[in-house]
Amino acid sequence: MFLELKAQATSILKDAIQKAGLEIEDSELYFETSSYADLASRAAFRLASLYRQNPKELAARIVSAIEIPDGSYIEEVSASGPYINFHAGRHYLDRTVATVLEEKEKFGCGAPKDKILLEHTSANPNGPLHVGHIRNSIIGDTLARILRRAGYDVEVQYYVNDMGRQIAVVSWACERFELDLSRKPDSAIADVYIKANVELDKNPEYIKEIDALMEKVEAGDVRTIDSFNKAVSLAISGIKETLLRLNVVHDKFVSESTFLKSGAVHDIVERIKATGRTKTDKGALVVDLSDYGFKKTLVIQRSNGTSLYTTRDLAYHEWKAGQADRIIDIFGADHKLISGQLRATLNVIGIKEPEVVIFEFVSLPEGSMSTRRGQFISADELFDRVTEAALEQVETRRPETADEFKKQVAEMVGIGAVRYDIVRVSPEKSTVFNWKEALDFEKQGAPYIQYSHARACSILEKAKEEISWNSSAEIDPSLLVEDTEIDLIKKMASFDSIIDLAARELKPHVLAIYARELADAFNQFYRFVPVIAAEDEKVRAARLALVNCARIVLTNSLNTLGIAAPESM
RNA sequence: GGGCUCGUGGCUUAGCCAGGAUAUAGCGCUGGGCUUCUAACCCAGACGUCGGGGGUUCAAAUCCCUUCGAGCCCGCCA
Repeated sequence: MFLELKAQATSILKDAIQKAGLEIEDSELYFETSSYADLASRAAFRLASLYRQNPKELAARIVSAIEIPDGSYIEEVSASGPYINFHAGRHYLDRTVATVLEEKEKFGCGAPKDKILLEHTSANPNGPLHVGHIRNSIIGDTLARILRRAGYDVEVQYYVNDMGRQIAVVSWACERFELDLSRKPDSAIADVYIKANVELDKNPEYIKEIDALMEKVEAGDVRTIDSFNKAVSLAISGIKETLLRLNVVHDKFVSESTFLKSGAVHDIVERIKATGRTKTDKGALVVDLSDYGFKKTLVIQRSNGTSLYTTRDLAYHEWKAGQADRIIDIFGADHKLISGQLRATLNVIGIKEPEVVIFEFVSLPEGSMSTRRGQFISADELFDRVTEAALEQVETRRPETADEFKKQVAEMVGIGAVRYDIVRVSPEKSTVFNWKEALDFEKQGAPYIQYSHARACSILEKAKEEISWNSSAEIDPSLLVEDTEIDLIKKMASFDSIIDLAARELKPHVLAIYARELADAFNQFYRFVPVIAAEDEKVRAARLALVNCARIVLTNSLNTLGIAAPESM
């Protein structure tokens, strides 16, 4: 709705500027939102410097040339000093309510768009996901949901490292130490992986054994490959379990080794060689990317002839480029340099480059997390503790409810809180994990939004019982005239523009903030406007419809954030 | 040493790319509100050199330079 409002305002403003005998670039016709107006233009400032005239006078001149077409969402345009303010009218509010009721779960969806292949998480299968990894999963999964709602056809992939050095260490560790199969499989893998690394640090001569394993895999040795696969699938099964609990879904798990087996790795090395950019440096094959701003060369083949992660990743990206219009990768800050080099190399051989979303690190008070050193907080532990804390809350707040209900709510609230806490801050901020904050539900986070949703559901439920309310009954939205009602409608109306913005800029935190503001608007309405107890029957019907609208948009927001929307909590 | 990112009330954080009307919100703090649709809520208040310095501009949290602090990265790991 808001996107349409903005489009109408843009067209009205453009015509008026032209009619006033002025000219301005389309890129200057953007709006800001403020407490003064639904949309405010600063075009007069730009025109003032262009024409060397007073911006106030120009604003007045443009406003006097404004013509609002019939049926427009815009009701009034006024100049306030140099600002040109656009005010939405009743028609906009009424259409918003009607559209939400009509489109329901589709409200806020964009027109069908291109195919996007999005890769996220892709953590090495050498242990369980930790709180750093799930920042990747949550940003990636939320982005996938946002892009789908924006209209894109999104396929999500997890790239499985099943043949790197770390996996060789895992495989070696599995032969050397007993796996504790009573543990979750990824944790059992981490146990022996950590032990193996201690061993390798003590006795560096074992490194030769690791090298030998990697050479065997690269050469296609069946027994070694089989042992790698066993370890990898154990770890991946545990990782999948964690992701499932987090409500994160991948469409495909793609193994690195497929590109070696298929010959794609060999082919892409040949393609890069053909550019004349490669040379041999101490036996290794390197690419010169100095004209792309990379001072150091990129190694794409070890001196023993084996491939590296980078080489296999190049082949993976070549494959991805062939099956989608856009490729998006979610990477941690440690991948900044390598992803830049990857993009440059792909550019050199004429392959579509990925768009890379980088997020900064989550560290512990004692330093950065490391699976190798066993220094990490697993996602599983976080989920357990957070849902336990949520359960305590449900027990004190809803003691009368059944145990099964309490458990379900605790899971929805706990996992929702984790997802919201991570997605609400921009990816470029580095954070330090802290238990006290992670277990705190008092702030306006996911539970606040979920609670608003539950309240809306509760009103509708009660209305069904007491006055046999029916969601498809005809209503008159123009009876919604209270300030809090209008604020709520306007907030709901902007959902589509939030999805559009988040999708365009690949910024999921924009939606997280919106959802909180929407809940805020609903809670204020809830506090000040009686619904079931409304004095007039028609007003009551309109308000019930508004509550239903709020429920729908809250559900859509929560769904897009991958957070459960409980009907009662 | 070089590159990238961040620095906004006690804490966490939006805004910065496209400079403009009172700098966003939460936690915490002070005070108030449940016989009314779930108080995981609402209302009011205090708290800010937008890291420091310089510059550009009619106008800078936003652009440029510089400096300090934090994180990440810098070829045969991923």
